[in-house]
Amino acid sequence: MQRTRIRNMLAEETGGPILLKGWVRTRRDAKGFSFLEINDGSCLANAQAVVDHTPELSAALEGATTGAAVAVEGELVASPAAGQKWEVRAKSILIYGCADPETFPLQKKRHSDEFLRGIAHLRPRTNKYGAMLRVRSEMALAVHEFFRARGFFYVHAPILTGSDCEGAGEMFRVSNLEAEQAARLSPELREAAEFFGRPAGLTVSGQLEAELMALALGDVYTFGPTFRAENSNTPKHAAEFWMVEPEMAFANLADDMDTAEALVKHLAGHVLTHCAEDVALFGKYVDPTLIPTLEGIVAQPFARITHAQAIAELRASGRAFEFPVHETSDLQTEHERYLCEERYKRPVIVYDYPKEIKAFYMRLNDDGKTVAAMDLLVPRIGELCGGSQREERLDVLARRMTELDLPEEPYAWYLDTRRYGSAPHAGFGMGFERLLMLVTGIANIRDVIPFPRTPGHLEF
RNA sequence: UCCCCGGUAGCUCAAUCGGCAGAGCGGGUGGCUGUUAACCACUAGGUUCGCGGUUCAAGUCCGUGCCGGGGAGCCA
Repeated sequence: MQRTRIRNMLAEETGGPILLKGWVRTRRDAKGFSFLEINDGSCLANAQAVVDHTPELSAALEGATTGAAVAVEGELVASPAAGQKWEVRAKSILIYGCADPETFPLQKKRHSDEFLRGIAHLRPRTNKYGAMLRVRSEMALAVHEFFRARGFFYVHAPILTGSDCEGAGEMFRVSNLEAEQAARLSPELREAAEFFGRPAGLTVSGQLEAELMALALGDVYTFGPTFRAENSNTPKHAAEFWMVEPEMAFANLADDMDTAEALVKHLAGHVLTHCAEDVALFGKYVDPTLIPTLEGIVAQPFARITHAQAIAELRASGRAFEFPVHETSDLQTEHERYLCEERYKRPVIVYDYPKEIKAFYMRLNDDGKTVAAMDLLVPRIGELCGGSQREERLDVLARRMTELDLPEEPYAWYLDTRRYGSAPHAGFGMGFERLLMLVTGIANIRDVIPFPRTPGHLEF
């Protein structure tokens, strides 16, 4: 007999013979029979099995403790009690794998996120992390759905790279040499001995490569792992994370902002309609403001203000910020939160930043002082997307690189795109885990990725 | 990397001014005719993070190390 997934069982119209396979969440014993709650990961809900204390079933029940993997074969019948539509009257139970109740760390109670991080190999079996993983999968598909519907092509940027994208972050070095062996070599010999014949690293961004492909395919996006060796110890930074990076030819900053806003709206709407049960769990136990926040994101246009306007707003607020507001400085976390959570109470896109605080490839505005950059800020998290119109004018780009003391040689291929058939284009990066924090209400990035990598942590 | 806070039973936490180490949950045993984080009774369970110091006496005070969390910076 084929097993039925609990998600499908719940949608059954009629009862009948059924086989469930999953993990025991809890067992409640009464005189003469027991209730066994089973979860198979297909959805948040458990299936309730009613198990009479016959000699054979009693023997099997001994091993059916919290955490055990089991198969339950029986009859799907309407449940006489409130709480569930269906239940399974068990005829036979098979224990695939026991879970010693003395040592199995997951209990029938809520655990702290901190404790669960220490058992990241088992936490997917909890309601909260199971829900997070289902939402994560659904959101990844929704990203593809969004871009596909708009004619974007999904491109794969390399993960191993020989170029440091202008220091979007510190790179992890990649080498096949033994550390002691490498240390004995002179720099020249070492370079020659390296697998690639040159220093290599893990990508900090697929942007430069995405630009090249946008200038051929029109509209493209990358969606892959990204690595930053920054010693950041915060709830919104990880050393390994996933990033979505669209890049659009013949697009300006306004198009860029439109796309970012549409993407975030699409994803917020998608999670509400396609992950309703899991979102309800997050709304109930993780963040009571979650569902209204997501509904607001879908319904209201985002605020759009220039960096200069943002500075003016902050000054007009009369707030005593810990960090003073300055025309040529970036917004501090407290400034972002004020704008998003208090002044506008919705996502805010800040654009036209002073060129001093932004990267070399961002397009210089006609004022000669600002660049066509934008950050999409969301409540609680801060920067969700960061992007810009790219500098497509070879002479301006070269001048900016000189100003910033960047050597042209390593970027020759990048500059070539401005030499041959250059075109206006724009793009942005969206941190996928930050998006998940937004749509689940989960407050720490370490809890929206299965196995978080942060400074000092490479477990599992 | 800087600042702040914390580390006590398997988990979440309490322990007054330095004075006998505690609760709830979880586990075990027994009970209960339909439970829903079941319920009731009983029970086991401790290097109070490590090291050093002060004291008649340290979970509590001091020093130091390790680990964790929050805030900041860097950013997505």
